[in-house]
Amino acid sequence: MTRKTTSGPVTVSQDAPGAPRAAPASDRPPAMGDVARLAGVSHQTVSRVLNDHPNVRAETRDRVLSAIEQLGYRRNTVARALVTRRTGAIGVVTEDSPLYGPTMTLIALENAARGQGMYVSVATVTRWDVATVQGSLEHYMDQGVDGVVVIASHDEAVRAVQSFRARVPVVMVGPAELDGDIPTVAVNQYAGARLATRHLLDLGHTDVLHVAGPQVWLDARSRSRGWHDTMLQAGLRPRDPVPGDWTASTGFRIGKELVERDRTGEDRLPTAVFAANDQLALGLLHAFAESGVRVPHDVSVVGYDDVEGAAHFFPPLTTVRPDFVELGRRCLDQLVAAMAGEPAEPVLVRASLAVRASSGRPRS
Amino acid sequence: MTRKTTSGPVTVSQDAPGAPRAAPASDRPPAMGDVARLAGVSHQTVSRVLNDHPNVRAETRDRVLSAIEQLGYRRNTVARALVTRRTGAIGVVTEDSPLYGPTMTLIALENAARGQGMYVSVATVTRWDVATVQGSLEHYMDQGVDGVVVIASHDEAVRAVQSFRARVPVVMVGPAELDGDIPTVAVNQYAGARLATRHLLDLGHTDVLHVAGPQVWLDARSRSRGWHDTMLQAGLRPRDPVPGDWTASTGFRIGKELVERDRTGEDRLPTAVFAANDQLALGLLHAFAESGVRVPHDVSVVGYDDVEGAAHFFPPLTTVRPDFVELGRRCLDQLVAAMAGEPAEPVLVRASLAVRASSGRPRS
DNA sequence: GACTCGGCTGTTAACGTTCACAACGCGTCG
DNA sequence: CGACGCGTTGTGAACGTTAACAGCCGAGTC
Repeated sequence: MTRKTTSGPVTVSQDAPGAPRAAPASDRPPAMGDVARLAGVSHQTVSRVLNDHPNVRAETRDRVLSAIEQLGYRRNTVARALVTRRTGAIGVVTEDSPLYGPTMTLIALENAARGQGMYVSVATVTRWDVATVQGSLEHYMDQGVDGVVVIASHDEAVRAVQSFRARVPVVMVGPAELDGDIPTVAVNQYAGARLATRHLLDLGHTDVLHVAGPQVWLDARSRSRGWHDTMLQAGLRPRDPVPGDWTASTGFRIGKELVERDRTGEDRLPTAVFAANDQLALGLLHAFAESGVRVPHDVSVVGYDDVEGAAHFFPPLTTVRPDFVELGRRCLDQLVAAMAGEPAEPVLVRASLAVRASSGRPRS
Repeated sequence: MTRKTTSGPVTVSQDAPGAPRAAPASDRPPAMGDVARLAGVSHQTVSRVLNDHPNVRAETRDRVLSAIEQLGYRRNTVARALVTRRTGAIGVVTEDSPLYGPTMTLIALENAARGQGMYVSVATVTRWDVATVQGSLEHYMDQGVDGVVVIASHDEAVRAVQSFRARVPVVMVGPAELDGDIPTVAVNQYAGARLATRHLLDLGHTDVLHVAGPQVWLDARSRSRGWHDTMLQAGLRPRDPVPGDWTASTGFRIGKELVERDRTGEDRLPTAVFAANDQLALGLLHAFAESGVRVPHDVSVVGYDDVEGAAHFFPPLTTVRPDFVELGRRCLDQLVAAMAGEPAEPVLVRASLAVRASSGRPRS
């Protein structure tokens, strides 16, 4: 096996010219065999030391360790992965754009993964169509990851994952629960939305308008439902939600329209708006400020996500704060459980409300 | 070779009794050998087909391809990496927090990498001290990445990278240029800062205050220098910059202090402020709005980064927009060049100015 | 017709680990 | 005193790919 060069004087490690060295041939980084030779043991013993196998004599272990030290040996993860069939990598599929939630989730997930000795490979996706998502999944199958996390509650992404036969566990972050045996981790969007709406109702509002996110996102739908149910249960008949996307520009446009319709008498300005995310809320704030509509005096605004800086919007934004760190952590838990073959219970992470200056009692 | 079990009934895994199958034993995914057997060639020929080796007869190639198709064979990247000593992975070290620039850079980098058939592994870091950074680098050495990108212009991070002997190329994103042979890619922070300051001067301002970023960041220092040099070259004597960090809270506090000192007569409010990033600017806007200081009527504000939503701050923020996509792309170029052993020229990416409503002519 | 050459293919040996098993030394027990 | 068990170590064979080399065959070439 291994080094044929062992024929000849064994293991003489000296730098003097002409003498055979224990150091590896050429520039190749040292391998187990090199360590073994230097320590005067077999490569298997080195392996045992590295893997904390109990049955190694203390003295042997020390000799191996010092040989490792001396050679600057590092275990070759690739070779190890080849035989164990585990790479320790988990693949994350996320969106191309710097959305706050996904980014935070990715970071938290990475931290959690590192805590478990795993590492994270990331692939971004511009659109969530089935072909693209499955392309990413294929990529990860080739890459030999131990598991995949898809950060998306987009309908089509869900379909893509559901119809993909993966050889490793796939966890979805976003959907609260899924048919099939796909483990999920999600922020409790519904509860968060109820929290926000309840807050406005408690302040005395009765006309709480909802500016919705794109309805192809489960997240957006849950938030809409949370708002809707809360209104109904309070005995209120809500206006139809205004459809939006996740951007500030759209929030701005909608804000302008609301003001304009109020001016023309077409529709009265609501006393409060619950926006599906902070960007929409930011756009609304901008439109209102520009039109001389005072927040919260004339209209209260509540957002969702508590993005960086939301505390310094003008006025500081009342918003729902999901616990992304917890989300990332639980996400890894789900993945690890799934890898161990345990059946998965959907996990919901709670969101809290950050009350700031953008919400207040209605005027009249 | 391989299967020693060939002695005795060969590999019998059969669906219909008696008929030997080309399918692999047990549940192991099919390997080259399985494809080879099905196509009636050697595994080496399969390898040749997969690697587009020229000397394969068309008919043979087709037979192999259809065998691959039939078995759903995928090449095992790990085994391949073991023998080629290249994993196709590049490691990215970035910060724990959802800073806009690094996030954008990461995304752009990932896209560029995928375009080259490489993929990106990410490790985050809470602090940039030498031990932590080198820990991440060690991690990537173990992981066998083909190269590493460190997204940080933090002084200590730079030192950490400089004093680390890596076996693969390491590119730093942030520093404009570095001693030693470490390739760099950076936004031209200095030019961007000059652009912003020049813009304010052109509007007629003479008292442009600079709210600086943390000076342990090269980025922050370059921006400060750009502002400072531009002021001097215009024959103006700038006030001392106000030290800040990257957060909106600090911007807010500073804004409040400025207003307060104006009120007490201790120091007049400047007619314009150049903030080292958009978060600081956001905090300033908040403080000014809250204090009744009108932007840009009483004071102009310019930021840096053009974060998501900057166009809908109130008022919309004039800011310097770095080309992060270009940054990510060039970053990969640097890495690829370094992997090919080519000497690296530092790369500077240009930044442009997004002029919006937060900057205007000075009042008097 | 022998010889060479180039296209095509197969054989064997790496790559650096872990796993399964065998072997050895030594104390204990029947 | 031999059998047994246990702690410790070594040996050989995987894992699935690419690299190096050798062999075969038909077409030119002299």
